[in-house]
Amino acid sequence: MSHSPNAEALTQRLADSGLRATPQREVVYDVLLQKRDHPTADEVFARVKSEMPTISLATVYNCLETLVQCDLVRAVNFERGPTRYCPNLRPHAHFHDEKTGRTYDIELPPAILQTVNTVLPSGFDASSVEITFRGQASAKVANRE
Amino acid sequence: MSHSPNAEALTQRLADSGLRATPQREVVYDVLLQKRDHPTADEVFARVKSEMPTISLATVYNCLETLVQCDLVRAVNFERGPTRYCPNLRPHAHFHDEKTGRTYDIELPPAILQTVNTVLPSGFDASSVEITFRGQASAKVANRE
DNA sequence: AGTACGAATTAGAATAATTCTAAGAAGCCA
DNA sequence: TGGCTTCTTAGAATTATTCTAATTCGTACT
Ligand SMILES: [Mn+2]
Ligand SMILES: [Mn+2]
Ligand SMILES: [Zn+2]
Ligand SMILES: [Zn+2]
Repeated sequence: MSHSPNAEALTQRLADSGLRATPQREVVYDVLLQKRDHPTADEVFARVKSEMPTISLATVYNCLETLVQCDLVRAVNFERGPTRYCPNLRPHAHFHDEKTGRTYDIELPPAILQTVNTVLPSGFDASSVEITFRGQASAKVANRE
Repeated sequence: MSHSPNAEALTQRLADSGLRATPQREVVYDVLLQKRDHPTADEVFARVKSEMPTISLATVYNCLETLVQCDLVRAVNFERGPTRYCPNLRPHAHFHDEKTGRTYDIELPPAILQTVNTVLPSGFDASSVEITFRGQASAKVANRE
């Protein structure tokens, strides 16, 4: 059938949480995988509408939250800007380009994460760490996309 | 005369930016220094009102923004919660306790910051890094305050 | 196939934090 | 003191997100 290649993994993860793989959830997830530029909910909405013109913004928010809950997508925040969504599940930091507003994934070797955790005094038990860079990316990097 | 001990540094920093040291700015800054628990604007407003009952919330927001601009205070965000304010100017990470909602400062040795910066591929020029832990702090830590 | 019933979607209202607007008060200096 | 600029203030506006309540959908019996 006309399943996208990722529908299977999605269906599985949703089922694990007792949820259904609906067309809306599939198209939202596909959109995130197709252009991994950390879009906002509004941007996802715009992209999804071209494939499914009847979808509502509320549903996009619902689907995104569901995907985050199932650990298929990460929600990413910079200051008080709108939440952005990232389907990269590997441990990674984010680099926010102040000039362009673009967001880049920065892979994080496990050794670095371990090192970072050494700063925690005893009594602090961290379940997650988030590392965010802010600065400027060169044109070369921007074109690499 | 009845200057708080920090009024001097504040006045200097403000003057450096061509701004005045007003009573509102002084009391907002004092409140931040007196209880370094990363209060929100609303919390700052409540604390300031007891000293200066006529101050407005808009002014608290204005003062906080001014202090951030002058690099006397850091704005700290967790997910989409209200912005919190921190007068600790040393390089530090934040630990957000998921159970209590409390925020702790985690000192960051310069060596760690350098190590973290090594994850950036060439072409990425970071002007700042932010490290945020999420997890649980022990009762011992909570009492240490 | 038809019915029941929880899950999911939808449009629009509501909310929360923050920013904006416009008017007045205060500070500074000639 | 007058003139100019900065600062404060109340309230309106904005923005992103969540909530509400009504439909629609999907699945599981019968
Ligand atoms: Mn930006
Ligand atoms: Mn929390
Ligand atoms: Zn990412
Ligand atoms: Zn802090």
